[in-house]
Amino acid sequence: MSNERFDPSVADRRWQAAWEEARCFEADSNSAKPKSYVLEMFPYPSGRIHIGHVRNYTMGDVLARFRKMQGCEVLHPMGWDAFGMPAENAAMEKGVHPAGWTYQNIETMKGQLKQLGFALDWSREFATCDPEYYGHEQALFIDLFNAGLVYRKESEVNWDPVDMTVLANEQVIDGKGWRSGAEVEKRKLNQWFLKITDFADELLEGVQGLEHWPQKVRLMQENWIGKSTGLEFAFDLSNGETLPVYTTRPDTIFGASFVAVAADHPIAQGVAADSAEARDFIALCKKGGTTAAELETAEKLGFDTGITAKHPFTGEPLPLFIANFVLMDYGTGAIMAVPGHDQRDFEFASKYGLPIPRVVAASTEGAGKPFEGEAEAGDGVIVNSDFLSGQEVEDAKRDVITRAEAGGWGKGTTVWRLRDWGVSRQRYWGTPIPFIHCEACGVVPVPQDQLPVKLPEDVDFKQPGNPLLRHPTWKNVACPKCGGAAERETDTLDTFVNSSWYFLRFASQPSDKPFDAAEIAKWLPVDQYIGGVEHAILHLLYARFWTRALAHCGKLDVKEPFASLFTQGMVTHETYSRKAGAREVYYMPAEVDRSSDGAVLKADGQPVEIGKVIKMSKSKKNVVDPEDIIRDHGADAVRWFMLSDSPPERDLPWSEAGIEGCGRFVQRLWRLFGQFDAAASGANKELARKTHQTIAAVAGDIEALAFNKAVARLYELTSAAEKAGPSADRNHAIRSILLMASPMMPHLAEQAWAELGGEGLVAGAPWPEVDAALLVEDEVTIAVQHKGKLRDTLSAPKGASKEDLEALALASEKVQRSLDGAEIRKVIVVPDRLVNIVT
RNA sequence: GCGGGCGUGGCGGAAUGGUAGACGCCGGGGACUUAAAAUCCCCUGUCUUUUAAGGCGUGCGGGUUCGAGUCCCGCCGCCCGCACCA
Repeated sequence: MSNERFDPSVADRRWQAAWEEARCFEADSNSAKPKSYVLEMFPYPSGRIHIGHVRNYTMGDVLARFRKMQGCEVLHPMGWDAFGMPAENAAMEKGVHPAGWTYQNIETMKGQLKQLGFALDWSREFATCDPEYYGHEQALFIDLFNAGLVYRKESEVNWDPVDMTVLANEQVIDGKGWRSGAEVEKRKLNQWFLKITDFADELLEGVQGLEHWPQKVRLMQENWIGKSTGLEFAFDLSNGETLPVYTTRPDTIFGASFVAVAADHPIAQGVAADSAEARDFIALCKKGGTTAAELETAEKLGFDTGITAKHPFTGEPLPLFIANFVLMDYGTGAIMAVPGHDQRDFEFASKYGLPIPRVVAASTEGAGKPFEGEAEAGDGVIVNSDFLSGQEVEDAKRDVITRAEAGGWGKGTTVWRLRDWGVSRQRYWGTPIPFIHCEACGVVPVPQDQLPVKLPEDVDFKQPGNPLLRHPTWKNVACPKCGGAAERETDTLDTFVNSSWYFLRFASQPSDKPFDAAEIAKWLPVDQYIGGVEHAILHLLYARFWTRALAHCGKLDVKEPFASLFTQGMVTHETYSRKAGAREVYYMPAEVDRSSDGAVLKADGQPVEIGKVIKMSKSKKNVVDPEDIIRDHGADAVRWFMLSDSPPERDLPWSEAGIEGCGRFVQRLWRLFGQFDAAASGANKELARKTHQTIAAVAGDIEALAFNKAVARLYELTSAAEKAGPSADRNHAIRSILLMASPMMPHLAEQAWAELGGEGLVAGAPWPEVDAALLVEDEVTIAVQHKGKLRDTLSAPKGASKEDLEALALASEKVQRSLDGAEIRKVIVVPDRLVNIVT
């Protein structure tokens, strides 16, 4: 083996080419080996890879390579979430076509990913903007339509009158369009919806089975679905109308002291029709801010309508308010207010001097206990409530529901926070919704043989609005049913639809249909899904829904697509800035010289302020470009850094010193591999034991995605091997380190493997075997404690008896000194671990 | 407000209730070298102290235990998510 330094700039490219040549990462769906599907969330082709991608994909890559070494047939694919707004924005700003811009970005980013040496099956690559992919998506959408899971409904949207487009909620900032700055209007448009609410119960219950998902994500999904059960019933109003309300606390019905409706409730609108005061109040409600801070401090406000509602049991008239804290889009938009046992109602009643009756108490004796400044929402026993008094809360709920149902004035209901999924987007760069509007036949799906409905290419982005809508010919088609003149749907699908089934297409990609059920059964579910926590709700919920919906249509036999989910932390870096008047000017780490006592700008040698360590972002310029660091340190050092130190679920602070350390370790390993001595013989039992212990531990760490621990163990074994003299056991240690490091530093490993005369590629080599007999020590270190403190450590044969250990401990001079003749009351002996002497 | 997570050296972090600080980074000292780079060795929680030895130490206060970073109770602080969801 040569004495030269390992040169990544040569080796990286050489082995990347070798892997490609050998096609060793292409998955065989017909393999008899156990399967492993490792998937990282596919990227949006924004232009360049960022460091977050590097971390995400490195983790998946290590797992994929490790599984392959363990004998699995691994599916580890990559593709592009390629539809979306940035392409259209680029089209508007730079006059480039979204397709050209997108495919150009894909080419760049694919090249960058290849530079990192990821073990990806590029033969399965696709972009969601490929007509083939979105054509299959259109077919699936029609399947869902035929299954009754797609419908159209008039619904309110955020409309930007300047850009003539619909905005997502997060694109509306302070009531203005994020791009145009124009005041956003509420408009009613016909929109396409997917009936995700049909699956609300299934999706909620399914969460219980997702044992290998982070608890946090499971909770977020549960909260998002938001199931609640209660009673829906109607009040008779003094004006002759009836008012349906929903409550989760029917047990507290005798504690109701008023009724309230949302500002945009029909009742409120009716009142406003002949009351200027009511109109003013409603306007005031609508003006209220919606930010977290505003809501938290917002005062409860109400407007007494003068109408009263008749209590269903007592017949008492309850005043009806319009209240700013009642939401129109939850439940019925109206509530029965029980101030004693709901904090919001309590605040409202206190402000307007309404009665606050107690109907729940800790015990029946507490019926007269006053409230202490806040509502009591907890459990207890019902009081002051006629026939309910004395019952437990849960029993009383059932009792009231039963009576309401028997009396025909109400019924037990389940209410969900989850809404149907609006998938219409009035944009160009998305999957065209495959429907045709015919005056005679209504809404007609595009026939299978006419799919895909392709996007027209000759579009102009100079004018605002949806280019599909103003395209001169694209939308004009013959109705598939009657043949008459008809128009295409010009809305495109939400890009979340694209990412709701891409993992299926990766697993199976016949040309004549979206996927093959048998092939899906071979690969799904994804064994390990890795991505950012920012997709904890929407993407993951939609993907779960699509999988279930397709199963419902008989298209496949999987219910949960992702068996195990891992959400990795962000890559962070400190910021560098200077004040320029009122503004803060930021500098990139590459522009700054950082030493232990400060940082100066390279350009002028003057100091810059060092800010907090935060997520890398373009706006703060605290970014490093993956291509730069690969060029400077090599792919393996970059990969190693991504895995070292920080636990993968936590944030990883990028540091120049850290990456340099990784580069040094690459060279250190290279030198160690060079010391492999085929002629060496003889044993080194201690090193052999450490080697086998390390193999077992590192395998466990990678399984658990605890890469930082695996890295630490490899450092340790490396040090031990460096210190040892030549022996057969040392050769085995070196070879094992090479194999264990190969998923993490594949280029270095291949180069060394080749030089050491290894068979084939190390990428195809098996994980080293563990000799279980060598895992156990025959000599163990025993800690001796006295008064709870460590006094001495001594070595003893493994499995020594308690008596022997006790005798050994008492024989220690240090222990005797600590005991100082005190009377020994008790000796605790934990075999192979410690002796604790109590005096 | 509700829910979840986390507090360990200068820093990132290890530690089935059993030797706290593995491993890495930074820093200090030394070797090699004409010099540098590269590499190697040693030190590196804190206090008393020449050494030796010992005291104190895992956000704070209690508790359980022979023994607590780890378990329990009560605080404090930080981070994330959700939010007037009836």
